[in-house]
Amino acid sequence: MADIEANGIHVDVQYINKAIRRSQRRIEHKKRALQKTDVYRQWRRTFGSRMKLGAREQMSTVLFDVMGVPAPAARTASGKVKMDEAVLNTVDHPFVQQWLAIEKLKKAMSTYLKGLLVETVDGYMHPFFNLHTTQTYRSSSDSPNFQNIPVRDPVIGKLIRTAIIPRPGRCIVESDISGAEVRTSSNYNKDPRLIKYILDPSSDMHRDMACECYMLEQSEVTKRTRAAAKSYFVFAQFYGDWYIDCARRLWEGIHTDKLTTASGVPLDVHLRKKGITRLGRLDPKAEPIPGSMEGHIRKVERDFWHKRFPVYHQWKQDWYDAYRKQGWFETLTGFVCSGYMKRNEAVNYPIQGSAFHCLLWCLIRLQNEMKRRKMETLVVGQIHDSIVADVVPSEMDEYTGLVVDIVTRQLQKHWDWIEVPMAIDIEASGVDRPWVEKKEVSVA
DNA sequence: AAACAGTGCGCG
DNA sequence: AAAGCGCGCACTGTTT
Repeated sequence: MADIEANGIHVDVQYINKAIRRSQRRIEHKKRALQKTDVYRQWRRTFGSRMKLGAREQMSTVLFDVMGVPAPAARTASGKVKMDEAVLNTVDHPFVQQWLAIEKLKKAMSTYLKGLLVETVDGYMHPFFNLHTTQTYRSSSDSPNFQNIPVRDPVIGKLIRTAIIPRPGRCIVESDISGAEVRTSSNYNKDPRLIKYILDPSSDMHRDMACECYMLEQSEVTKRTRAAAKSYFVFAQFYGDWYIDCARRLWEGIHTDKLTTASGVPLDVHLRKKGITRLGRLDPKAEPIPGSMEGHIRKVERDFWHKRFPVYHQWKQDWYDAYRKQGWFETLTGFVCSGYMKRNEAVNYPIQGSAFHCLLWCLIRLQNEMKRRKMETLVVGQIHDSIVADVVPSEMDEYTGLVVDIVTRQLQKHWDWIEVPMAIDIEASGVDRPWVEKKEVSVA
């Protein structure tokens, strides 16, 4: 980690400065449109010079108390109206959507464009990669945090990742351990059904759960629907979520993610034909209403743990019971977690920690080997299950070959508890091209 | 002015 | 009985 920190990563300072000016203009432009609205005038009247456009509490007062817009039910820990993006998307008022768009840009501007710039000296920034800060024995990163640079939103991702570039004449190469935590979990729980899903390339757990959750034939599952099932159901369940929240997110996802069947039928229309006509009351104490998503997902959840992954289910119980008896546990990579933990924490920490330790072992091995071979390629960052490097083009094949060998073969030889090996996915930018342009490269 | 709590949001 | 896990950073509003 110290070597990586010393190497540092190249930043296109000229681009950032331009992007800051451009984004500033865009924010001002959007603000001027807001200033013409009733809500804005009312806000100014209520708070006068104390008015701050970023103050969600003020906006809550203006919208729900002063103007009488119906308030959503969700509350924060301290009892105020919850004002995050998910809740505000349920507020039926044009002002709110314009305001959210401004906040999104402001986030990109302050945390990322300006945040990266202040940490950059002579064109390079040197993020810290800490190994001593987390509950789980993962790493963390700060000043700047290199582990949360935008990527999911394509527009914001491009705005920020265009600023991150290779050293002159090089490429940025990102090597990602695919399904690191699922594979690691299978080395704890040894569920044969889960292992089959991982090892059999013709099977697809997320597609199968999309079929269950949205009552679809395999051929009707689109990429988006698969992605929704993956994040709103499969991963949520693996980390300990429950049917009430899964049902809500799967249901809302139909609209926010514009989910349809492969033949173009909106999934709410499709579900209605299958007899699911509403979300349900989402009351865990009451029996779900017949024909509700809530009742349907409760059944899918039961089936998921009792029929599909019973061994994983049993492991969770046994692991938690053992922790409660002892007050601590040791991970497969030899780290001890102790102190008070909730059930979900106790079963998630070992997986998260050991998955990272697989990456860490590979990273150390990689850097030692590159030094031994006197290679010029430099590792410049790490994001929990991926390695970012500044690769000299003449060393590209050697570098990717080395990474593949270490991750898919050497790692398994080193730790005898690895029954399910790791797999890898490598993406690279062109020479002198920014991180945002990374594309899949095929490796042997 | 500095410190702190609360909230929200970016990533894996 | 409980009800996704882990982080760091910016901003607001209040207290020291």
